[in-house]
Amino acid sequence: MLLADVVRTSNQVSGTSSRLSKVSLIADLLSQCALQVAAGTASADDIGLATRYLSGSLRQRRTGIELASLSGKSWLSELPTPPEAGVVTLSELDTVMQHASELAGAGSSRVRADLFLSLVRRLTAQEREFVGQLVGRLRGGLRQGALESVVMTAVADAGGVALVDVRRAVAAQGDLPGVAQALLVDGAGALNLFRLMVGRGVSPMLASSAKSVAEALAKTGPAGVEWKLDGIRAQIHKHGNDIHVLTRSLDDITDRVPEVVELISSLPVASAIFDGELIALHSDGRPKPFQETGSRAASRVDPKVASARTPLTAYLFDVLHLDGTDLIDEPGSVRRDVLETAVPPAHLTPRLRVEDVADPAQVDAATAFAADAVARGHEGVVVKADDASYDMGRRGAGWVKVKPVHTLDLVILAVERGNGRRSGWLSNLHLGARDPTGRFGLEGGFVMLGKTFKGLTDEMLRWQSAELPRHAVGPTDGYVLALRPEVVVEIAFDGVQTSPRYPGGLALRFARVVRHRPDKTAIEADTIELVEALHQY
DNA sequence: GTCGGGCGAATTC
DNA sequence: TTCAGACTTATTCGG
DNA sequence: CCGAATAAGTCTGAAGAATTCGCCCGAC
Repeated sequence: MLLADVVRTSNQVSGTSSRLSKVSLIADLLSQCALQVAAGTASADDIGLATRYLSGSLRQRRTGIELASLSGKSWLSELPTPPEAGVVTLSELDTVMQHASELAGAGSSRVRADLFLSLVRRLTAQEREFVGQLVGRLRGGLRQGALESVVMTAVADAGGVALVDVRRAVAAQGDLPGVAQALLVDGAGALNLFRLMVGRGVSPMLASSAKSVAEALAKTGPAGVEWKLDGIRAQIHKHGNDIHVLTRSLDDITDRVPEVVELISSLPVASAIFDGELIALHSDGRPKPFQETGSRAASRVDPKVASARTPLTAYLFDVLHLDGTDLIDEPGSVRRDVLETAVPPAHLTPRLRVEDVADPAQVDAATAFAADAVARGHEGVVVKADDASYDMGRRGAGWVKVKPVHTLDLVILAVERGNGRRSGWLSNLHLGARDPTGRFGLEGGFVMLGKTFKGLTDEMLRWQSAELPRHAVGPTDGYVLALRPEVVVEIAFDGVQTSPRYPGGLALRFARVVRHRPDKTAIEADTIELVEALHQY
């Protein structure tokens, strides 16, 4: 299969806004590819490669090709298009990409660039643009409007099977190109081979969100209400003594968390897949700031030293497989029962059962349970429906998270111009709290606490794009527009964290705009002292 | 030739 | 991680 | 019973803070 065919389809996909059309374009290409494979004019690998290179979410990892040094001279358009252009095959492209990946960090950039250029010289202008974006150093990656779910739908169509079957296969083994290839070469039966396997990462189930416990329970029906811990999601596989700890994106961090491995190896089970959360706790059981937990998960050096200094506690909340039995299709209540037979209570997330959501007393109890979790320093709760199966990789209605929200009135210190859909509008706001005593600068000044662009409707974007320039001060650098501290916004956020970047030593977590407050003046904005009071240790 | 700073990428939330 | 908006799919309603 | 209106669910693309690590480059 030629690269040109993939590029053409990619461009057609970019040119259409209808999801349905995108799907059929991609499905057509894949079907065509399958026919070529059957006829022997293409290799089976081409199906996987086509799927991979069509998926807009694909990010070429560390290609080691220094496009930055080449792109300054608009090299893409300057290269002549050779007469034999348009005949490069997908596997040729993939070979060069892989080669470049392997060389990343091991050879001079000159050699790597030459390798890449020798391929690029044989491409048409369109192919060059595609490949340039693919490598990702030019203008923020490949934007073709066909993310994985679109490609997945196309794969299902081309293979003549239901989308859920493809999704299930991909979720079980996390590899859409591999599934596509098996389906289109070997037929629908091949999907059965992509099953849950201990040791192979599974896309974790995600939670939707609700404003209150009552609202969450209304969605779930009878449920378990569990503490939501502010740690790192962990999927833990045990096969005898072979233990693997995976993150949310299925990155293997086993070597970084020896204490977790030790805990799991002590459990009296032969094989299992658990889902849970890892978190650093103070000796009194209160959680440490997320930064400490996060740094444990990110740090690769001296795991022994790190685990001694900041041990992580594992709290398990689900089990997908236990001793030969797959449990993903079992209802949540059954999985929880199984989990409790395998894991001691100290390593289970605290939980309250709600049998009858129509009973106000039970709803009140659940609300109080959530308030208690927050009082103990945790994030909130996740309400899990008794009858919810483990929907791999999906953000289903079966799990609903509830977190308390704080709000502050802050002052807009500056605003940034928007990009993409928001180009032409003023979007990202720099937020400051009032500093009446001048501890962080001049008296009556303001302390920056972070930025946000979230929560703005188109109407709000219009309003602030018209209003904010009236408060502009001094020259701009073209991107950030500095403002006199006059406009107040109401900001919602999840919490306050320590910051090495901002002058007050504090930053807001997940700040979003609730509404503009033209009725308020800057002197009525909240103070840095109030923010400090919200900072929990 | 080695050390450290700067910066970007990738990852968590 | 959050959020809004565009879109798709499922359900209900009216003639 | 069918099509239209409505509700619910999904996907995309805006970008946040903090962290660690790898790579490049300049100073010594």
